[in-house]
Amino acid sequence: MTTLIETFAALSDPTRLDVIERLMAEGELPAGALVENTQMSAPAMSRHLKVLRHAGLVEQRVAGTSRLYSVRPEALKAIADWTMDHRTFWEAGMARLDAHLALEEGEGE
Amino acid sequence: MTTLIETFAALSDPTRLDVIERLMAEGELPAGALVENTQMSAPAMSRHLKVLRHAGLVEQRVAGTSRLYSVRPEALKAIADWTMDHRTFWEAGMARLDAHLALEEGEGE
DNA sequence: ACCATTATTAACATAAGTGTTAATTAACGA
DNA sequence: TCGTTAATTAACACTTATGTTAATAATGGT
Repeated sequence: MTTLIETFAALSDPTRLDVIERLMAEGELPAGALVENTQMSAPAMSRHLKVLRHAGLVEQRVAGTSRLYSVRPEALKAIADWTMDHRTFWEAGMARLDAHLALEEGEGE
Repeated sequence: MTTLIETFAALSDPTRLDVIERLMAEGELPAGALVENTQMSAPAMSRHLKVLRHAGLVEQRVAGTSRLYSVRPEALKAIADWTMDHRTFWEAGMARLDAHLALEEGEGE
């Protein structure tokens, strides 16, 4: 099992977050397609993909000379689960904030 | 506004993720209390708290010589919002996985 | 004023992350 | 088998992150 920390670390880089969002939007893509939209060399992207793979965020499928990458839904769900585990905390907090802001608004603050 | 990338980066360290979870569970705590449970020096923790603060994950309240830290619910909600923005993606993916696993089970795979 | 307490900033050492170019590996078609 | 295409690994440079101890700042009690 990959930890939540690894997952967050994997997503803490702009290139990698882009890759994830692109793969979610467009589906499975070869490494080459992921390099094209960036200013980055292929080796650099290759290593970012390795980080994502080790963190369990993407999986690789070999097809001829191409490596096709896709997002593993479990990884996304793990983050969703974590936020939901703490939902009562932040929902309560947001409600308090909303109430506070509404009060300030009413007072002409 | 702090970006999602900063948020993920802030949570990608074990010490910092612990701090966040502890603050959510126990509520506002002084820096000193957060150091006690760790093997870490106070200055190191102080800097972790600074990272969390700059990422908008916690806020600091001054009370005498103490600095009381608490989690900002907005930050947590930002992550929840992001996962929910992509919910259709990973829910569909999980459903596909479940179906696949059920099939394998039925086939005695 | 002085001292103790709480916490941060400064200065430094070391480890980890990220990019580059060059070299290597693997699949495919002529 | 030879050359082309797709991608990764190797070797290197440089920046960023993280920990330590020592020094500084600020509050509160006597």
